[in-house]
Amino acid sequence: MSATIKVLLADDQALVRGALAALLALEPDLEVVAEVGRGDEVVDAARASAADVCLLDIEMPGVDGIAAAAAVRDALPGVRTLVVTTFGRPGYLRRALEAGASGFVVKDTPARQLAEAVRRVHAGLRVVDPSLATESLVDGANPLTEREREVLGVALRGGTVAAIAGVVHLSPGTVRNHLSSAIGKTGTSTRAEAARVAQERGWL
Amino acid sequence: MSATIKVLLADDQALVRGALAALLALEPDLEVVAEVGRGDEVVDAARASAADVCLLDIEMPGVDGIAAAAAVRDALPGVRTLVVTTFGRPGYLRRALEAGASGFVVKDTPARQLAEAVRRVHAGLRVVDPSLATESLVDGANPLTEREREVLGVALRGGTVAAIAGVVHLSPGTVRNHLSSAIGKTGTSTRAEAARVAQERGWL
DNA sequence: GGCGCCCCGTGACACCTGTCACGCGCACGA
DNA sequence: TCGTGCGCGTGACAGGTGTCACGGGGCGCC
Repeated sequence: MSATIKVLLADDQALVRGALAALLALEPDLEVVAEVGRGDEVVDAARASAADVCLLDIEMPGVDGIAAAAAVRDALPGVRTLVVTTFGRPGYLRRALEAGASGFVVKDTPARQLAEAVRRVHAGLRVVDPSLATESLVDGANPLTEREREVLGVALRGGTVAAIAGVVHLSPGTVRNHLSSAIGKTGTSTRAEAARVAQERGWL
Repeated sequence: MSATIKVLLADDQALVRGALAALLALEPDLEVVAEVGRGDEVVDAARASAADVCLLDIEMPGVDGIAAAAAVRDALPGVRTLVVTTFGRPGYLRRALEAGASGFVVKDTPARQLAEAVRRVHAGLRVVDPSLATESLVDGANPLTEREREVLGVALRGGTVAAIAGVVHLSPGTVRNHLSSAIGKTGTSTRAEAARVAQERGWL
C-alpha cells in the first residue's frame, strides 16, 4: 500500500490527457503512472503500472470508456474506475454505473474537484455529479429494445433501410418496424430525429 | 513589453480549461491571465487582462471559437489567436484562418507542443497542424452554396421537408432541390447522410 | 448585349418511408 | 397450461422523398 494514489489516464485527445496529467501532478498525494489513448489498452496498462484509480473518458476510438470500465471490473477487481465525459447524458451515467464505475464526473466540473473525486473513489466512495443524479432518476431506464438500439445505431450514420438491413442482417421490413417503434418511443417523426434524440439521451 | 507571454484560455469545459492552465503553468515564460467559458466573453476578458495570445476552443456555447477569433481580430488587432479544437475538419482550419487566427492545433497533438505553438504564434508565426495542412489543400473550398448550407444545417436536426421549409422561409419544392443538390455534391444518397458528411468536412 | 451561375418556384414521376395489421416462434412468469 | 412480451417476417397503403425538367429573376463578367 503506497502513500500516493496511482492514477491511470485514458483519453483519446493527447492534449487533454497531458493537461489532466499536469493538473493532477499539482496534488502531492496523486501520481499519474500511466496514460493511454485507447480503451482497449486500459486493462494492460493498469495492470503493468499497478494503478489504483483509472480515469476514463467515454469518447474513445475502439473500446469506449464504459466498456473499459467493465473490463477493468472483470480483470482487476481491486482497481476503481472514474468516468469523465464531455456530455452529461443521463443514460451514460446509468450505463457507467452498471459497468462497475465508482464515479461519474462531467468535464464541466471545476478543475479542483477532480482530485477530490479521485480521492473519494480511491477511498471506496461513489462520486456522482449531483446535477446528473437527479436527472437520471427522472429519466428512468432505456425504453428501447436491444434490436431497436442496434438498428437505430446504424441509422445514425444515415443510409437507406436496405443498407441498414444489410448491416444488421435483418429483413428490410423488420428494420422498418424497429425504426417505427423507436420513432414512437422517442416522440419523433423521422428516423434521423429518433437517432439523434436517442443518442442525446444516452440510449444507444 | 513583458517578459512572459500572457495567455487567455477559452473552453466551455471547466475541467479541460483548468487542466490546460495547469499544463501551461509548467512553462516559466507563459502565464495564464484569464479563463472564460464562452466565446462572447473573449474580447472583454482579453482587453481587461492585456492578453498576448488567446487559446480558443471551437466548440463553445453561443459564439464559437472561430467567431471569437474574428471578434478579437477586429477589436484587438495586436492580440494573436490560436484555435484548439477536437475535430480536425479541414473546413474548420480554412474558416479559422479566414477569421484571422494565427494558429490551428488539434487536441490530438502532444501536450508539449502546445506551449511551443503559443510561443510561435506570439512571435508572429503561423502554426498549422501539419496533418491538416495537406488535407486542407486536397480538400479545397466549400462547394456548397449559402442556401444549401442553410437548408442542410436545418436538416441536420431531422424533421421533414415541410418543417425545414418553414424554418428557412422557402417553398418545400425549393428545399428539396437544395437538398438534392447537396446530396449530389456530398456523394451521398440521403439528406441525413449529406448533412453528416458536410458537417464532418466543416462545410456547415 | 449575351453568357453563365445562383436563387426561387412549379409540376410530375419513381421510389422510399413510416404505419398498420397480421402471422409465427420463443422465452418467461402466473 | 395459458397469457404476455419480444424478435422476426410479410403484405399493403398513404404520404414523404429524391430526381428531373422547366420556368423566371438577379448578378457578375467577357
